[in-house]
Amino acid sequence: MKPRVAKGTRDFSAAEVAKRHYVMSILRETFEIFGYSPLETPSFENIETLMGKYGEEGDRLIFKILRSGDFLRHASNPTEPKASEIADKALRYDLTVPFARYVVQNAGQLALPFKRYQMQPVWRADNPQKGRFREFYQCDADVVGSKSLWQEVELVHLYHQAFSTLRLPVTIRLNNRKVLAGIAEVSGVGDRLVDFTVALDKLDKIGREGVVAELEAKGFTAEEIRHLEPSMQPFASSLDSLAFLRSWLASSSVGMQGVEELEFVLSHVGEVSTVVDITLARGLNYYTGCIMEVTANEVAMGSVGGGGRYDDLTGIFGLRDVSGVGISFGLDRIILCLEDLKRLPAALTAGPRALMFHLSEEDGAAAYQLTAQLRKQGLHIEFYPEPAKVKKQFDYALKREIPYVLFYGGAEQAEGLVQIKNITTGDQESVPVDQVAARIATL
RNA sequence: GUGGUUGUAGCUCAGUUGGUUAGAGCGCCUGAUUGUGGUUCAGGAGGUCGUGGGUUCGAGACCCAUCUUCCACCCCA
Repeated sequence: MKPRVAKGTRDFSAAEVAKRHYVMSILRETFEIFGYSPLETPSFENIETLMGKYGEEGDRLIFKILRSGDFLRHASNPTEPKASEIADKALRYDLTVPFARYVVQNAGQLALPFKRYQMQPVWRADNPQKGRFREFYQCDADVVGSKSLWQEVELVHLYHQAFSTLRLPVTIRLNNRKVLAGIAEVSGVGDRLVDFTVALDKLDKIGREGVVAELEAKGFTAEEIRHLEPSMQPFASSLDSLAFLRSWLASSSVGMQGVEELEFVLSHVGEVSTVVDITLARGLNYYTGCIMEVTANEVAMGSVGGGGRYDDLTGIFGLRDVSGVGISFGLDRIILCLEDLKRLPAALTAGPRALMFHLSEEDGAAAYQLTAQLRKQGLHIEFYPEPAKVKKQFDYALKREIPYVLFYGGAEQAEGLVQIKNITTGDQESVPVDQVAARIATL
């Protein structure tokens, strides 16, 4: 059989790991600057912790783990066993539900508001396609236990600061679930909010006709669609959108509340580049207030982040009235953007600085000894294991992009000198053995 | 889950209406060149043609199944 990674998964080479670490270290630093603490949860949970939390589609996409041993012993019909009978654990599907589980499980001990960030892989049994995998990292920051809209303001600033540090200019699009509910209410389709928002969310992708067609297909009447149509118009600015919503949604208390929340956030984010976009919907299963999505300004990549407020997340685990709000960074897409724009630092790889040549059997021991000494001085150096042809050792250094090669054979050993050669320029110099590490550090 | 698509050497790919022993470029190994490379030249290794069935005198090619790749839908990051 041919060795290959499982469907929808990836290996990360040294160069790719370096890029991921670079972005993640900036995210980690930013999270901690804003007062978020790290949390890690297990890669799998009890299956009932996850099932039913992501809607009917979600359950299908959860990776279920077979019971150990004779997994069929609990099946009522062994020839056609039910998933719930033969699987008792499941792989983490996102970071938010395990976080909610953690909060409820430790409700007594946590100081509220509780702010945590989490960067771990999640798994989905989805069909892979462009930019979509069955194993991928989520980088989330959430705060629970505070209804204050200052949290939303803070998260906008967190987004801004993280992307500024990454040198990736972005626009943060804002909306509020209550505004969407208000629109549905004043249009007389309050009972079909999800169908409406799922269609509206596609406006930028399939256009106005496309949205209307989808609404028709979902059973909306012509009159209902006519009522909803103002939501599909373009607005010149955030202020225009809000002014329009103010008059349109005047009869809906929930709608007006949404408008006021948006106004509050908008008035406190300062210079940060935000725009109100009432077609923005996002994950409808639990968001209840503000929702936000981040897009890169200079490259068409879809969203590089998103989040929102969920008033009842811990409710699914029996803890009522704990409001949460959180954001997520799309690690893979951020890296793709930075690659496109050539904004990744040039020297990310952490390979060795030097390669000690192994020139002959007799000289090997002394060369290795010097290598060990240089390592104690902190030099990242590799010792070529065989006394191979010099050409071969050069080729190896080139391929591994090791910048300096060291010659320490019989002649050098007699004089107590080391030849340091720059592999790209070809420059070569002799340096006393006790100065080698210091010399390479200055090169 | 639905529809389409892909799979031939380590990599990128040729391979005629089904017909001897399946090719190229790059890479790899050896030598020219016993401690100063990237070039050049000569030689060499490497393939159960994704897998399993089937059609046929004969299958890399045709049919079925399955896995995989990529794309779209659903949904989502």
